[in-house]
Amino acid sequence: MPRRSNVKTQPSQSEPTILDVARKARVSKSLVSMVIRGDDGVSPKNREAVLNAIEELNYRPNAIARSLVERRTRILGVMISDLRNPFFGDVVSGIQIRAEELGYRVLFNTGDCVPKLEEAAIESLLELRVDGLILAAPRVDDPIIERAGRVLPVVVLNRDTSATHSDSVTNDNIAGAGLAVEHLAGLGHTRIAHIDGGGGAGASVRREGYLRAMRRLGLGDHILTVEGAFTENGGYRGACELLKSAPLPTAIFAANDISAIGALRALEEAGLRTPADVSVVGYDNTSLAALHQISLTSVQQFGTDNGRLGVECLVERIEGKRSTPRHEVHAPTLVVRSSTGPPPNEPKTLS
Amino acid sequence: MPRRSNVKTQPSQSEPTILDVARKARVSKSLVSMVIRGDDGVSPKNREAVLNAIEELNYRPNAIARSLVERRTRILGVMISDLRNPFFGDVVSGIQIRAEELGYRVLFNTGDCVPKLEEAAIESLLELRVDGLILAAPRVDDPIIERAGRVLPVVVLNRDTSATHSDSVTNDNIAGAGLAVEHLAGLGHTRIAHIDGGGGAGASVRREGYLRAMRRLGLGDHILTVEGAFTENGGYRGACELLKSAPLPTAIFAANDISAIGALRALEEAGLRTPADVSVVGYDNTSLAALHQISLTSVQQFGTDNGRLGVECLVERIEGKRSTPRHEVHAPTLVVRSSTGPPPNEPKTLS
DNA sequence: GTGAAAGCGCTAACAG
DNA sequence: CTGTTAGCGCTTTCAC
Repeated sequence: MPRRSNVKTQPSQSEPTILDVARKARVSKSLVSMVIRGDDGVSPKNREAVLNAIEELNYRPNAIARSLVERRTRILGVMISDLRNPFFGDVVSGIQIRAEELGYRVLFNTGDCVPKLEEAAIESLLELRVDGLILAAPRVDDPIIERAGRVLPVVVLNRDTSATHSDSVTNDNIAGAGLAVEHLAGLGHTRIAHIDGGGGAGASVRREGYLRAMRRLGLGDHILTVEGAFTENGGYRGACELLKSAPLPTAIFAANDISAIGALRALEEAGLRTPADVSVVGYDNTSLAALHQISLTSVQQFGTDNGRLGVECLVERIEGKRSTPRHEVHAPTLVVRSSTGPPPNEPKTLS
Repeated sequence: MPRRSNVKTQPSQSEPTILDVARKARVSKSLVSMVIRGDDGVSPKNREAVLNAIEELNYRPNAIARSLVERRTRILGVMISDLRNPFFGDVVSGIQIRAEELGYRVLFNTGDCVPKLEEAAIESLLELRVDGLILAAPRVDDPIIERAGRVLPVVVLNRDTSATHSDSVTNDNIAGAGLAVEHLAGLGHTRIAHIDGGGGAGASVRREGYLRAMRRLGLGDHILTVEGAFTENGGYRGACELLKSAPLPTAIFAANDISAIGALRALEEAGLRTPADVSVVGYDNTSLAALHQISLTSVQQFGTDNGRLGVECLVERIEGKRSTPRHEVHAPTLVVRSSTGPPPNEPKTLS
């Protein structure tokens, strides 16, 4: 954000303050404050007078002033790496709902997956003195998280971090990748390839999970990974890369749902059928995967729960109920749909 | 939001203030303030001393305190009706980018399409004294918008409103619906049905656009509308309703993309092929419509541009460059994909 | 150039 | 129960 612009803005005609209310109700400032805060120990008569004055003046408490003196904002800052990925729609929804229940506002932000912008977004939240920070699959380096964690409660969602001082809510990506590979192997596949998530949060762990599962199942010789990204194009490019190998893999485990969808497109363009020729598994089980036309087998990640839990972790810390790190790791599950099936009888090779 | 909880929170160990910096740099408070604000007229020596002190103390300006005295926050409040609809992902992205360019922070909020919750979300933003408010397809009543507009600059996105005092950025829903109907009629369809968006923002206008276009094209006798919603289920239910009619419509214009996708599912479940038996058109041209597996003909709405423009309108008002209402209406376009084609030769009726 | 003083709107003591 | 008094951290006059 530009540090400062030189425009002069006219302060909107000043809104009524607590003092205006007090005068109108013919009571003291503090009495008004007490009414607003729901403090008991105000005579019903005065309370009513104040309430009326508030109504008439259309008075609205100034959260900024309150925050300054209370030295807290009741705002949870949330930096979301990718607002366009429907998975984060679930996460946001979970955050929003739980925060509201616990009496906090939520302030969202994004850096569009660009580390430098994400850093600026976080900084912006810190300057606002949010009470706590949720980082959803951030792409910033660990030291940034670490540093934030020394100033305020921080919880990292859906990404591993070495940062101490912060909590985290993740799913077991190793296990999730294992589920995907086992499912495919169980169907009879051996040439199972992986399109990874590039530099995305959790990408390397899912990749590692794939590698381990392949070795564990005795498929070490068939390991084949290509670079992708957590985007449709990433999956598309990754699949195109895979299509150059011979014989072709009979199954692809993509790093997330959108990239799996990109892979599906590449396969179709190459004249391959899914799942008859190539099976595909995604990750996140977003609403996209559930769409009938796509019907993608996917590893379920419970985004809403992640968001909800993240808020709970944060609020525990904010309200001083816990000061030791908490790291929730959830077990993913597999949702089987029609993008996976047994491998073809004869190995395919693109002409 | 619960008005107040009674937990006592320990103020995090207090962060350094401008005064700490001043002491460390052996200068006055105001000098530090000048440096931070980039005010010129500070000797290079002092400036350096201050910068060093800031660095060493890890000082971060307190935006809350600044806002209180400046009587503005440099925050744009954004209430998004539906964070899960990918269309709003585009809108949010446009808002975020443009706001950042213009030196504003963005604070997102949602009320999950529930009018009462949306109202609370807006109120929350107002208490925070955001400098301006963007309402993306809000479902609150006009008076709420009107009232907000009297206190601060407000711009309404993707919805008509009778509220004065506020700006708006919409697309021409009448024309958009017209494009959809004309496209279908051009393909030879006459029995073109409409699944509306229920109470969603813009739903009634699109419905009206459908009605007008049908009459204009001499298809008044074939008008057929059912109630839907801006959700997949809404479209699904609407289509199920349509499937009860005989003869079946040969084309469906759904109120938005997600509902069109729901309609596609209903058709498929009924054993009907798209577009051979029934053509389908959506609205918004979201990333979903572009997915190869879905390939939905859709009316393009340019969400990113809407967001960008909304921010520009707002900032113009905030910075006092304009005080007359501005209402941008964009012309939609039609993106033809493979969900539409000529009608079947023989009218279909479900057995 | 620089520093002292006032005050943004509110809460939180504390004395009446 | 009520009113007075201090600030919260910062910007902004206005003297020096």
